[in-house]
Amino acid sequence: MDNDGSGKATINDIARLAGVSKKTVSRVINRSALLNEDTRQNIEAIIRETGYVPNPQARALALRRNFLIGLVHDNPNAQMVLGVQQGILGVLKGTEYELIVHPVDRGSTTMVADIRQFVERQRPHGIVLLPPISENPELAELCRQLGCRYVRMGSDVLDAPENSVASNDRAAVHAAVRHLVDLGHRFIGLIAGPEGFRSAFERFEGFKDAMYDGPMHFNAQAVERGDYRFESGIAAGERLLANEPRLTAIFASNDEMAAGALHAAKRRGLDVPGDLSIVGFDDTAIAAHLWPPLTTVRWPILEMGRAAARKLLAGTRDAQPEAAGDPLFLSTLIERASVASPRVA
Amino acid sequence: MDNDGSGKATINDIARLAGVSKKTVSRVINRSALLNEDTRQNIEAIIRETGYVPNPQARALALRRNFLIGLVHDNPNAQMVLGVQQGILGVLKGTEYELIVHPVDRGSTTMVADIRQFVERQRPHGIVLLPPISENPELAELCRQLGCRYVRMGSDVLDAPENSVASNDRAAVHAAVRHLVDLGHRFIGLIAGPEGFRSAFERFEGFKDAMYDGPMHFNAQAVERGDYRFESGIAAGERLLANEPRLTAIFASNDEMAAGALHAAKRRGLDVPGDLSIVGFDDTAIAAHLWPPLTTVRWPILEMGRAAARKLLAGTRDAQPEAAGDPLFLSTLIERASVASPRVA
DNA sequence: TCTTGTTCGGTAACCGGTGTCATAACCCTG
DNA sequence: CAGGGTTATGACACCGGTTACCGAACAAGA
Repeated sequence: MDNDGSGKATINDIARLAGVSKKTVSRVINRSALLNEDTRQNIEAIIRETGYVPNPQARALALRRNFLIGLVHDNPNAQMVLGVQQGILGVLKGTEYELIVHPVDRGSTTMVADIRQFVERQRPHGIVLLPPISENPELAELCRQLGCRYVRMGSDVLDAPENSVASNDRAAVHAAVRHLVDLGHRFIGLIAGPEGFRSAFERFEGFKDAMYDGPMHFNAQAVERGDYRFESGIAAGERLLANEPRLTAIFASNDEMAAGALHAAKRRGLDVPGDLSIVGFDDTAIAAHLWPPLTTVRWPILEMGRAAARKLLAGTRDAQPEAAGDPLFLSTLIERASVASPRVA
Repeated sequence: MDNDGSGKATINDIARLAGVSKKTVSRVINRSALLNEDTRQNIEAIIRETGYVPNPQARALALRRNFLIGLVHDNPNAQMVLGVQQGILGVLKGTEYELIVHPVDRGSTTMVADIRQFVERQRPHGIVLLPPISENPELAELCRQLGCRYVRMGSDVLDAPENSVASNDRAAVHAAVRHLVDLGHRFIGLIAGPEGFRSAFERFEGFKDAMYDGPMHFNAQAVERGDYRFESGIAAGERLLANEPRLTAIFASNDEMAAGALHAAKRRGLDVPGDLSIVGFDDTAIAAHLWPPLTTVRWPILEMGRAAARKLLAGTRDAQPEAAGDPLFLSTLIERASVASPRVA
């Protein structure tokens, strides 16, 4: 008597009701091919009637593998984490998988050990690694060792296609800055992201690419570094505007710093976009809410989250099409009101 | 031979190494009282040496209870979800618990069934319910039935203290609007939240409380309803400004709508705060990034998340102090630059 | 010395699934 | 109809813990 009335039905209950062994029920659950069609239908009917659902804990124990997708990150960009999360959850909805969120301390010395313990203990089906830790090759090696699927997200393809989801930051920044040049801007400042971040590097390179295209040259004087935070954007914006009065446009490596630059401009009494055009990157919630609404590069975070989840589910019974698709997702320029042609001098 | 070298140590390995039965090791893990101090120390030493960690899947199966905290919500407010999540994760860090995020479809007819299935299958240690579904008494009943701990978050205390974490929205709005009145504002508009939301109701009541305090009266003409989204804030702001030119201040029931009102004001060429003061609610990321930075009511989301996690962990070996504390968390007015005294007429 | 009680630790079954291997029933072939 | 190859199903151990229950060792009381 496994079912005491209050508890849920177990595989034993189903087996008894169907007059078969639990192994046969197990075969039905796992869609085994070697099964008589009548038996299958009979058992499926009973499963439907009783509303039986296999116990994930028992399965996890027997299979040494859990039906969880881990989201592992040390990313301080809340918007990004949330976007990825929403993308993953959208794919997981309706499957037997659940999402488990495991943040680790940025730059902690125990970071690798922490993630190792997480994977060893939870034995998730797979994990999604967000930048910047996704750039750490040690973690990919760790996953391979532990036999855990993984997907590394980044501003560039970091691994084999089935383990990668990436955006083309460099090309996107290139296009965004060219857009400024095409409008007539010749003195364009850059607020770069912090060193050590791949995304900051890629965006910096994209900026340089655009400058080297001409007609003007790359001017290291018009570059200030921030740490991706709002306050650093204000400071960098102020330095930029103080050092180079001829500046008619600023590209900031993320929206928060762009918002900071906007504040710096307003404090100096500049009109945006009349006196100064500003372009951000990420298209987070703040971009659309600023005044003027911020022209920015939209990073398809949601789609990337979805793609990551699909890649992890590839080969399972919950697999979805296009799972093996291209790891590269294109960022696009979202034109709002913070950019205009420079005033004729 | 349980340990094949690549795999992790199991309770059997520890038992063999210590020369005791696995039950004795289990007693050490579970801090059983009836244990010889020497035995305990010996086993603990071996556990430390081998780095043994009990397998959560096996424990979950035997205990019929998982070491997971579920975050269940149908909340479209990303900032809020993320804040709560961060609070919970902060408390969970270093414990054996992990966070599992389970969103459900807003207003879906299968919502209760979905949550029931989630709880029955995962058997989480406890779940945190976010508004607006937290306001549904059916879910609390469901949790009690299934023997799952729960905490309901809300704009008001919704349940017994150990199952509640709440903010005092009504009083906070009252104070914020009084602040406007004290500065001399007499014509204050309200952008209310959508009907059916407890938070919208509480904030509306707080607004009315402040108006009835005098010296002016509550004017239903100066109330527009939004749906908590940016665009609805623009629309409501425009209606308000068109209908009542004497308006010198607007209180919006959340920051997104306040940002919308700010846009509406700028479109009409109004100076904020010179011509119009604006106050928001939530203190999300956008509030500080707007120009001018938005005066708003800070809802202590992070602290509330922490409190919820602590309440769920109360009574476990990972329990933390103040777990049983007061369910009420005070919201406070954050004064920034979007509010000033009205110009003398 | 013989109970009696307490403390400590072991044995076996169990949680609810899965893998391996055996076996019965069936079909076809010669 | 014996022999051999499939196909469908079952028996049983196992995953790594926990609980129920039982027994040994030892101290104290009769």
